[in-house]
Amino acid sequence: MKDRSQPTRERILQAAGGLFHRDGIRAISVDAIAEKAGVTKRTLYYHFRSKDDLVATHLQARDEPNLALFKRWFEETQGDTAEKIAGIFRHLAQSARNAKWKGCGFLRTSVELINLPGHPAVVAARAHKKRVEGWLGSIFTEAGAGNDALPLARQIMLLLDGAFAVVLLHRDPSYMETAADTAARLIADRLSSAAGSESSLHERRPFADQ
Amino acid sequence: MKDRSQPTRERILQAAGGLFHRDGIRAISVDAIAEKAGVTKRTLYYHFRSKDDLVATHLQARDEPNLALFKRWFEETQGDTAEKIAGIFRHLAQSARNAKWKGCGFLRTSVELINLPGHPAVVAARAHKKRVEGWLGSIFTEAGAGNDALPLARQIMLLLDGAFAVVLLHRDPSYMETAADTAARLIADRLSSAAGSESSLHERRPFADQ
DNA sequence: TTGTGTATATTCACTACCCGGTATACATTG
DNA sequence: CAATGTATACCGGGTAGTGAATATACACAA
Repeated sequence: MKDRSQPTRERILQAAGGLFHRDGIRAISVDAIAEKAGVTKRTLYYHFRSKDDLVATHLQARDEPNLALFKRWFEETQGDTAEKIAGIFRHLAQSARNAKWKGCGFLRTSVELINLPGHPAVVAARAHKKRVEGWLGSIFTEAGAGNDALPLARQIMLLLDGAFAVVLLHRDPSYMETAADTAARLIADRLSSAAGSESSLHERRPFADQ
Repeated sequence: MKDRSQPTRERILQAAGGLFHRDGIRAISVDAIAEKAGVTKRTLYYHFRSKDDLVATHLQARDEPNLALFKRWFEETQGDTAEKIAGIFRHLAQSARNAKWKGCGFLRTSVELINLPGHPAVVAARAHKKRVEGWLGSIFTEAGAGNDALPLARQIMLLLDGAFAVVLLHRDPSYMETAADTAARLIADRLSSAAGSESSLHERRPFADQ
């Protein structure tokens, strides 16, 4: 089980990430993490001050790659801004079809640690979500949404986190497609009206629910 | 601390509800619940088979009153269907301004128990959310949304649960207002286009984001 | 080259505590 | 009596975290 190709600290972090994602933070003991990492608990405590420290470090490490993934999905999708954002949701829908998919780790962590409001992991989760929202805002600004860019980013965040929650609850990825369509429509309406009222205003977009 | 005006079982349930809501299920011990209820642990176990049973019973008991509250808020709000639904979100925004507000217990429970997918409390949470969605669907059907009623209900659920998640994460109730406006707009668009294209089609609704 | 010092990295064995749940006995009430 | 409800005291097991010793690696001096 032990894999010496990675430095110990990274192995621990990776083991923790997998277990936290699968079962949740409070359901996983540091003994379980140490065992999965092929390491004694004592060496885990050499690399991390506490379980809380491990949780926080884990979440901080996920910030960058998570945002990068969204950016990649955005760029890889063909079409206008609305379709490119919808592409993110559709990639998420694809992920959610995997039985091992367990929603958004940032959201879940902030729920699990709700009685510790200042916990560094919660702070990291908030920061991550704000970064995503900020990135969306810059996308819409570049697309010419003007003063609507920031409110629009907030709406997309509501749909994104709503879809994370609902899909996780019902284990039904089709809600992610509903979110994709809704997001695309909200964006298209804003961008077309910003560009001038002669454009493709309100050709009704059909629903693609299940 | 002991309040004999309520039967023991109800007192336990109420104590559990308060503590679960405040700190989360996994963070609360049955000792803490028993103490808050002014009862020994053994008495608690006389009335409930296990902690899991207590959690499930608690969530089942919240289903009815929660839906009733939404219905009341809907009926008490003046205006068309879109505004009445937005009224629910605005009441929620008001609740969220209280520091003790801790989001949606159904969502939170399903996150905390993610590693126990068949847990009766999770089943109850799913059922509750489906009941709310079904109620929304019937509202939109009555309002003449036709085939759009069910997809529209799904969209509102995305916004609702999204707002629960985002407001809880950032502790910023203004997202609930954004959700209110977004929901109203989605509903108004559907209902007006269903009623015929001559009506109040697309008077732009201003955003109320701070 | 050999010896010594020092910082890093790791292990085994352990503590102190808290958790869900229970055995048993006693009290109250119809 | 019989049913219901409550109390004291306890259990086995899991939890986060630690003490003390050891292994490894590299720096530098004799």
